[in-house]
Amino acid sequence: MTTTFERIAADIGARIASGELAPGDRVPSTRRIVADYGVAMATATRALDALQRRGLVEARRGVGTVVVEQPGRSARDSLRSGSRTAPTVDDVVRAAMAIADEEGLPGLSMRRIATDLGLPTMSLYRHVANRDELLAAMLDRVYAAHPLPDPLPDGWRDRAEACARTFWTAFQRHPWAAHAMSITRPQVVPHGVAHTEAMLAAFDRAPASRPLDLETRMHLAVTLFLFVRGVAVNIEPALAARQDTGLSDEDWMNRAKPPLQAAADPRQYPHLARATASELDITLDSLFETGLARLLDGYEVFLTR
Amino acid sequence: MTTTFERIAADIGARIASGELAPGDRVPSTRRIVADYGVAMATATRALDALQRRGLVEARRGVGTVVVEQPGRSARDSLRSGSRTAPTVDDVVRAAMAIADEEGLPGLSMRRIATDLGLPTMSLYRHVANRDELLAAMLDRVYAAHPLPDPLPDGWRDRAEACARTFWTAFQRHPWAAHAMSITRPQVVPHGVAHTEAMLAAFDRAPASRPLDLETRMHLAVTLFLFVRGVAVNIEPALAARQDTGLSDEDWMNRAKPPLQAAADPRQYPHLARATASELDITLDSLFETGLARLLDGYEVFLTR
DNA sequence: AGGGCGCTCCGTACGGTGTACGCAACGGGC
DNA sequence: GCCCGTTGCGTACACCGTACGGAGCGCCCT
Repeated sequence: MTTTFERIAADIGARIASGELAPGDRVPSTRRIVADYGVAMATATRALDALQRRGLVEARRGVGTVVVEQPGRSARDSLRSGSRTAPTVDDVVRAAMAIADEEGLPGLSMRRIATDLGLPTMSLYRHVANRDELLAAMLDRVYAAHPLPDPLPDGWRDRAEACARTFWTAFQRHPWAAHAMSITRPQVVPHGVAHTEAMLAAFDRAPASRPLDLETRMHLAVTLFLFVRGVAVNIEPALAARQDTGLSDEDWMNRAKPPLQAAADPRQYPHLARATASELDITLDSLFETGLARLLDGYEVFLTR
Repeated sequence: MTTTFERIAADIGARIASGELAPGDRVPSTRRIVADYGVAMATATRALDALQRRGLVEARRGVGTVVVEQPGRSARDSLRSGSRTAPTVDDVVRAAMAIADEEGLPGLSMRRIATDLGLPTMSLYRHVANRDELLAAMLDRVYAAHPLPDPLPDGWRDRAEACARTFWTAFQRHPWAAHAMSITRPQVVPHGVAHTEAMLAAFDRAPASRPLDLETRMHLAVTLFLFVRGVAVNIEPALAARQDTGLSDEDWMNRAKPPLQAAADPRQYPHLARATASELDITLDSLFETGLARLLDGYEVFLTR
């Protein structure tokens, strides 16, 4: 989808590229654009803004917007994000986290955040570009609130375990975080960098008979992370379901059991039948614990073999 | 939230419970309810329907709805679901799967399915109760399309691995399935029962020095499943992002790299810096392979210890 | 001093979602 | 021929993210 302001920006950008507008020339002013394209001030502003971000033009207050000398180098960017970041981004992010912690990601909407803060909905967009950026900022706070233990333990195994446990407690406190993270498209989350580094570094200390190449170490680190997250993504749905059915897990189990037992014909499915029949103490936490222990055992076999 | 028809059903249900309406009595007809409560036919029908499902009343064509002799036993239920299931549920589910396979769960909407089938949106609700039930039906088809290998291998390890691989190929073909599954609130999915059973059964054959209790075996089975799913949930986002940015993974990596490298100060984060600097061959598939091998190694240590 | 400029602020509105409910027509039993 | 339960679809609601509109502010140059 190309939006109106993107079209206008592309238009003017082409005129700069063609040489019709030379360095030092003033590009059409916001009001000029308003008249020419039949759009609103804000839209025109946004178009010029886009050109600025690309470093093609430079805004001069009270004067106009001019084509820059050599494209690509612009001090504006940091300035802008600086002034944007200053006042209340933190309030917004904090409010969003409070909602997400309580009601999960499905309950988190821009309108809801705004209501909680007593602000108009659209005013949030002065502080965050969009929902995804907000989520990234929330993740950043999670990382910041759950730093790694400072002197990390010494051996590779203790180190890896410490990293995994840090993630786990973070996910327990903020179940939505597991969902919000993406491996395949890593967001750049400042406070998360240290965690990634520590995970990677853990396997440097491995007592391998042969040296481990970077690729192998990456595999071990990422796999461990994926496991932790894989267990953690189940926390949020459990909470959500508990909340909007008003049933505790136990109540729910009791209600869900009859059809499950009905499906589990003891003749055809003996193990399942026995499993549903007995009261088992299986929680996400106990699953995390067994999985972590087994996985690291497996790493040990691999590393010392 | 209690809907209108639920309120009416509760109302009449109370009158039956109180004895005001005795077995054999006719409860208010649909049109009576329409008049009394000021609602539409369909709403009244739905209220009576709810009472039927609970087995409190029985509908007699051309006569009316009467209170049943002994509550709880009603042949209606199977009849109804039978007639509902007959015509085109399968078409709906198949169409939904085609969309989900192609565009992921976010692209799957009731309107979209209806459009593809050339049907009015609301007509879908004759075949499935709601979106969640549709998802369960889709999952069922996935299980059905990916049965376990028929003579399962003999040893516990080969068996567990076979199960894990079956899940993995299913997830690769239908990435959305990983998201749609829930452990904490297991849906009853007919064709999935066999998979669950096989997973549990695998650890029966373990050559444990001491006998394994059911709880431990459950932990091993569920943890393995959680790992596979934990890796698989990443497939869909990767596909979705590739689709709506139009970038291949490689293109995207190239675009994402500069800011990542900028964040990875080699002095502070040497491993991360080296990782981002080199071309690594890490795919979800390779992560699955290492993880599976390591985890089962870990199981082996645990089981033979 | 005044006019033009970039810019900030927030409100309105669009295109999407799932699905509750309304309305009209159908066919069977009395 | 009446009243019954039933079917089939359309309309409308409450929600979502956010693009765009329009008014007003304060800076800068002439």
